[in-house]
Amino acid sequence: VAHLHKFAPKRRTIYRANEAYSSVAFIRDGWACAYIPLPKGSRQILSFLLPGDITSAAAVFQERSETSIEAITDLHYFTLNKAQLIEALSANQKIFNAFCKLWVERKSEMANLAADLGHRSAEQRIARLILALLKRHIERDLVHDGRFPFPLRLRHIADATGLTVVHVSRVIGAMRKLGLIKIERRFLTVLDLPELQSIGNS
Amino acid sequence: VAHLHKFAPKRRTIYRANEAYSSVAFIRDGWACAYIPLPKGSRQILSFLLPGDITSAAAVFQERSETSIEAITDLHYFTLNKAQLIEALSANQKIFNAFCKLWVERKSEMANLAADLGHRSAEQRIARLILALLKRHIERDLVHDGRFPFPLRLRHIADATGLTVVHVSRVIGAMRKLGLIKIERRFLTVLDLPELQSIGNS
DNA sequence: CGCAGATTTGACAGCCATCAAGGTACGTGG
DNA sequence: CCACGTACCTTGATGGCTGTCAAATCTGCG
Repeated sequence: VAHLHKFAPKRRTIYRANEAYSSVAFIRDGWACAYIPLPKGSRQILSFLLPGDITSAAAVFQERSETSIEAITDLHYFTLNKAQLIEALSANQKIFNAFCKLWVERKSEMANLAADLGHRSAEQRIARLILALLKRHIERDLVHDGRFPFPLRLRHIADATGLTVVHVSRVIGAMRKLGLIKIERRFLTVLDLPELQSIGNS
Repeated sequence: VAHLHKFAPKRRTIYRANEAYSSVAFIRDGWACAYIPLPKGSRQILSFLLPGDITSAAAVFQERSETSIEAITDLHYFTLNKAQLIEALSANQKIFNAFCKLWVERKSEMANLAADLGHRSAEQRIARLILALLKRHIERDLVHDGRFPFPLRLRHIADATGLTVVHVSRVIGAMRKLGLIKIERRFLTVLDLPELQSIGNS
């Protein structure tokens, strides 16, 4: 399969909601996010995309997506156009199944996001976001002593949790003062995992 | 295909989250809802299921679902077990495609739900819920003079919008007083569609 | 009629948004 | 190396939306 390598600087939008799209992107390096644009210029971030992730598993069955994709850091990725993707899926049953699994996972993540936004406090939402990112980095074996890459700005956390930047700053500040986490030089360290989990799971 | 007809009285749970499930239900008559149970006894309703709807399009690829299904009204439905479903899907490409389309739709509904819960006011969320139900009933040709079946209790609206019953009561009450809607004998009438849309779309 | 569940209303409190100002980090060009 | 601009972060003051608690009324049903 021909790989089309691409690059986008941080803050660049690589897919725009409601425009026809004919390709799917695989992240090679850097972070991106998928979000729904909302009136008044705000947005709801639905998921963060890490190296190895795919932008949209649903591409095969929809003309256009209602989500935009934006680079958070400088981003290296490559794309498959829809025809190539369909070919790959029909050629190999295993790939097809993996794709469907991924799809189900995404849906279930989204459901949990809705539950979080509807029923949890700011502190809980932020704790759960951090814990989810920690878990994904543990799976990739990228965590050492609770420390992992964290290029998110408060703006991203705010857009993902449905809060304002100001309030995110307060909550993160409080977590820092309580010795739960530490953020420095684009890395986050979880200092008190049990307490963070207890906040998130209540 | 053998149809296994079933009945559940209102308020009965027909699928329980995190239990293995081997069948998928098609609603024949009545309303149900899919929800995520949360600690402290609350829940997030993800979708309302109307006659013709299917409980879960993802059944084929997951052992257990994290959502429960509960009858809102007395409910008539039938089930296909997983083997039957897989057979039907592989036998007919059209059915398979329809299923995938449905799947994508569900995911996109969920994404919009997350956006609503994260970024919209109580009034907007409730207006949008009513408008979404209106739209689904228009598609089924079940709306006459803006009036359609509405068996939801305030509790359901509250659980779907992430609000409390008390607050839902206030907002619905205000909408009634403003002449936007009317609810009586399990039917809802939209009296001022443009205004309701303008509230929902801001 | 009586009871359980549902709805409505009032009083009050708390969480989070908004507005505003000042501080910090970082890249760019002189 | 320094000046400067832009984005980003922090902190305080204030207010509004929505939750919580409580009690009264209503509805449906046996």
